[in-house]
Amino acid sequence: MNDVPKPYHHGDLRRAMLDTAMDMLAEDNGWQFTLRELARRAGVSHTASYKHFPDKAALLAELALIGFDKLRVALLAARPPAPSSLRDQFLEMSRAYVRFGSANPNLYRLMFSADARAAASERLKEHGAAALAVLVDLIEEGQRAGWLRKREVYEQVGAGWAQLHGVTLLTIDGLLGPDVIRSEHAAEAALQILLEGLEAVRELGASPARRPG
Amino acid sequence: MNDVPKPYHHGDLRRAMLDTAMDMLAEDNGWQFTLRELARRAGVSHTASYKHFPDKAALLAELALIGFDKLRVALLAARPPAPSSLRDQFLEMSRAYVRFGSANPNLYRLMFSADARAAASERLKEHGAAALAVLVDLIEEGQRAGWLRKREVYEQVGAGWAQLHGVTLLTIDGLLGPDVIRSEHAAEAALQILLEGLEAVRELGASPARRPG
DNA sequence: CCTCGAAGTTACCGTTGTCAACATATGTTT
DNA sequence: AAACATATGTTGACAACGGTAACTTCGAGG
Repeated sequence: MNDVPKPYHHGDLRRAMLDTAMDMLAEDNGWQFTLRELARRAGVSHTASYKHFPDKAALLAELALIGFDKLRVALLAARPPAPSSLRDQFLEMSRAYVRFGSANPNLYRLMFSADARAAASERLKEHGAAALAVLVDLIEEGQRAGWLRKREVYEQVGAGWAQLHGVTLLTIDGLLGPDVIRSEHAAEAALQILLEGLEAVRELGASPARRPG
Repeated sequence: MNDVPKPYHHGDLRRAMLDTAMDMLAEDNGWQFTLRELARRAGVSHTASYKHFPDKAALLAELALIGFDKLRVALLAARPPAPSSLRDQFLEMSRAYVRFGSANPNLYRLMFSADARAAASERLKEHGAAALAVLVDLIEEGQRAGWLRKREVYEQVGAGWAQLHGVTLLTIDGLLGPDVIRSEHAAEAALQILLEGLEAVRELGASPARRPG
């Protein structure tokens, strides 16, 4: 009946477990933490979680949903204030996207994992689409303003998302660093090159942009 | 002396286990198959694998290495015969990359997983770089021929790799289909848009293309 | 006050990855 | 040819895991 069930014994154990699990995601490798360790940290017995989640996959899926919500918030917060060009807004949002993934590598991987999808495919797509909507809006606005090439919007969204996703994951894996890709600013350059494929008119001067982080 | 040790009891059990494991990667979800099931299929006892791999992670890492080798072969095989433009070669290679990931989703994910990296980080980077070299060559040649913009080569390589990686993973996850990205040819469009960011001169197409300057 | 179901616990099950001890085959040395 | 050392494979065990079933506790509504 209640969408937000009141605490009985513990005091919203469900939330506590999600929070603790999110912490453990930040520590361990992958999402291979155990439900028993999670229960240990929450101070309950090792089967308490089954009163709130059918199984471990469901718990993981819930974390992934929260992850997409956090990503959406991070993207929205990254849009700079009014008097900035759409281009700057796009770049800031892109950097926020990559930063989110880099700061929460295990969470970001989990969000796109087969494990999470198996347990909540439909809801995951919804929350994912909600986060993506920020990018969609920006691209639609960019086309209207004549900044971006006229083209099927969702083709550009797909291209942009793929680039952000790729840059984020390669960065997480340390593959865009000077170790493999012999460039110091490979991530930033990739965003620039993406933009050059999206924009209606190219800027003069093909020199690589020098920007921190 | 021998890189390929002769069979004693079984007959190159190491190879047999790798092959069987590769098959199981194609079936199960992720790489959560069990060593015991693997041994069962290979017809040996459940601890036989420990004579050939220190632990499961090492076995997985070996699979990932093989995966990068296979990817390299697939990319090389995709370059069309002589009288084709560099652009076509690039597109064919890109499609082959995405096709490889789509055809072997679990293997592709494993190749970039934290699990595999934890067990063989250095060798993974080497084999990965070997596969990537196909892309590097093509881009260097493209710049020399004036087809691609003059720019730090590895910045373009990074941008290209990120796009291929992103498109591949989103395709695997079914997120580039008309379900989320409302376009039928999102993957192909993403490759086109990438090219438009890399090329020196834009082709005339469905949109008002303008030459720089 | 008393019942009822939600929240949490205890006991248990089958399975897993891994280790130690043992058995067997191979090819090298004497 | 006999003996040995070593690589290969097996048996048996262990703790830890995810999950189920039966039990206990506790707060809320009549």
